[in-house]
Amino acid sequence: MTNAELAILSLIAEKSRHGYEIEQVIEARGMRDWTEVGFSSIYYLLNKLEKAGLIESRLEQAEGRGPARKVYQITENGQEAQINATLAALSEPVNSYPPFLLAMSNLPMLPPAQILPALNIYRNTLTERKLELVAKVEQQSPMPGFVEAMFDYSINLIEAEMAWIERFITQVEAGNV
Amino acid sequence: MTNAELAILSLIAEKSRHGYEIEQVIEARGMRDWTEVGFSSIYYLLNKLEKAGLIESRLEQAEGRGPARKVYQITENGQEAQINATLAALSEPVNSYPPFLLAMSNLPMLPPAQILPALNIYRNTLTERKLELVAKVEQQSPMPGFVEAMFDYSINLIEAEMAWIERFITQVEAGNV
DNA sequence: TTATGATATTCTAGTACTAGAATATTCAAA
DNA sequence: TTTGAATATTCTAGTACTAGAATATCATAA
Repeated sequence: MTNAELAILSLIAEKSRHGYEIEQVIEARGMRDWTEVGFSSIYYLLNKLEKAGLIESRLEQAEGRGPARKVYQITENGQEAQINATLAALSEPVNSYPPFLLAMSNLPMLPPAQILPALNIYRNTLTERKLELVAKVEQQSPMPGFVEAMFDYSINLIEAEMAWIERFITQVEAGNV
Repeated sequence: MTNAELAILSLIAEKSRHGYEIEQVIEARGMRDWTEVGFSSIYYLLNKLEKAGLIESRLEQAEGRGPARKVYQITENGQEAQINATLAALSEPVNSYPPFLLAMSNLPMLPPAQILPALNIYRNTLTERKLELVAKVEQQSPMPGFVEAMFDYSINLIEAEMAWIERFITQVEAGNV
């Protein structure tokens, strides 16, 4: 199962929902920090999950204004699939291929005068991103342990990258590349 | 420019090459550690880069056996594009969305007895991957500074993830999730 | 009563690969 | 001499989205 599929499936497992509602939940919870599901993909994914028999739908009248809603609920197969996909993701680190690493292999063709400003922007953006995450933690605190762990994970990885890039900038400045 | 495109473009910038040769270089250098370009994608990407005017081709007779080769060389536009893409990648950290983080949001529905074995496998795989990288560094040493920095980057991020997961496993064992 | 805005789904066309089969050329061994 | 291995490119069909426009419904305000 893809990341996007699991994201949608998990939201439906929590509670029966229709497409538009899913978009609102994703937005409201700031879930775009750890998933990449655009609005235009939600209906596509719902369709795919329904075809696979992991969710099923029924039509329901809207509560306020608007047309009838197609409300999805998880099936038994869906529940099993969700657990399997979750355990699989928890046990298999994925390789990531950041463009940054690929760009590094082109360093020899660039003068330090061009490299250094780029690396500084990278570092500053990283710093900002970390501050944003720290602010969210403080703002939403207290939060359940696993949510805090999620933020902690992201913050730790950013810090590690920051530490590395500080060292690397020093190295480039010293001309040791 | 996508990561895959930059990977191919950089190889051609280095030296004129044909498709089959590019595949061999990618394999020989272990470039699949930091790019994801499958064999079947190389010709597709070459075509795309040529249409964009970043590379151009000429037919050349094979040296040994086999049919004529379509040898590509970088154009002036291509060189400029390569520099721009490299500097862009060096200055913009990308958000990554590891399935692991998404799976974390499903933790409350799983008992620790199911979570812990999965996390242990994750940690062990991470450990192996780090050892493989360390072995490659030792084996290929001495290497140019920027190549060593690339390995160092990957190893550092893995170590940070390992440190985090050790802590998290302890936390789950203690029932604090 | 009309129109407007919020709610909600569907449709069309495109992007960026990717798997794998088909095809073609040439050398060298049986 | 034919056949097979190595070299090399092309083609077909599919996957997994994704952008954005089109369409539809209903309550409320003008």
